[in-house]
Amino acid sequence: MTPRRPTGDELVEMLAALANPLRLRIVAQLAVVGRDYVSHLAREIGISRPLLHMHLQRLEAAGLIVGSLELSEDGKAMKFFEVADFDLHLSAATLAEAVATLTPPDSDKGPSHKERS
Amino acid sequence: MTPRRPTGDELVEMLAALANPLRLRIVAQLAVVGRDYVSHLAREIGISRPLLHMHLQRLEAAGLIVGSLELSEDGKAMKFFEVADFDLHLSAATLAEAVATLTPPDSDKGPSHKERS
DNA sequence: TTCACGTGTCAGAACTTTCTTACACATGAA
DNA sequence: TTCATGTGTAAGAAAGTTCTGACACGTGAA
Repeated sequence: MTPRRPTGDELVEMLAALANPLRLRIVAQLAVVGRDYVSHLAREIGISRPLLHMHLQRLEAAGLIVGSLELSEDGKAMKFFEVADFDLHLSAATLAEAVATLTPPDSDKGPSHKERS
Repeated sequence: MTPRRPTGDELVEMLAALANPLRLRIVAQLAVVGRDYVSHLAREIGISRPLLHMHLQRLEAAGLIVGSLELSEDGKAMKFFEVADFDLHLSAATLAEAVATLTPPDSDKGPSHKERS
C-alpha cells in the first residue's frame, strides 16, 4: 500500500531532498539496481564517500530511502540502502492542501513557552 | 491540457522552487484566490514586498506561476500573478526517467568512463 | 604488521539562499 | 508639493548547503 500523505512540513523536506541533481541520481540509481551499499554506490555515481553519506542522510531523513546495516560473509559491516515506497502528486490543489498542515510562520513575538532563560 | 513532462533540469528547478514553506504558501494562496498583485499578496501573506518579489521570480522561472503587468483604472502599473497549470507525479520510477535527461555532472576533464560493477 | 576493504565523523572553504533596509521610478488625488 | 498607492532593484548580513580532505574505527587476508 502507498504511504499516507505527508504533512506540509514533511512535504517540504521531501521536496528539498529531491531538489538536487546528485540526490536525484542517487534515488534513480537505487530505483534501478534495487539496493546497494555506500562505498559501492559512491564509486558507481562517481562522488566521494563522505559526500554520498551526507546525501543519503538527507534522503533517509526525508523518508525517501531506507538503510540497513548488515554484516557481509567476511564480517564487514555494510550499510545497504533502497528506495522507500513513495508516490507524490504535486498540483496547485494538492499543494494548497499541504499548506494547511504547515508549521505557522515564525512568530516568536507572541506569548509562547519559555524561550530563553 | 496538461503541460509536457519537464526535463531533469527543469524538474530540479521546480522542486527547488517548491521546497520552501513561504513559496508553498504563495502558490497555495494564488491557487485559492485565483490571481493577485504583488503588493496585495505581500500584505496578505505577511512578508515584505522585496522578499515576495524574489520568491515570485523563483516560482515564475520554474514555470509554476505566470505574471502579467497590467494597468489599473487609475493608471497604476500592477503585476498580477496566477498559478500555472502543472501536475507533477513523483515516484522512484518517474524520477529515474527524469534523471536520464539531466545535464551530465561537471566533467570539464576526461570523457565519460565505462563503469563496472 | 600492513594492506584492502568496509563503516562513520569532523573542520573549514566555497557557494547559494533568504531576508532586511534603502533606494529609484511611476501614477492620481488632496 | 506632498501623500498614498503601485512598480522594480541593489547592497549586505545571516544562515544554510555542498564539497574536500583528513581522521578514527572495524574486519579478514597476506
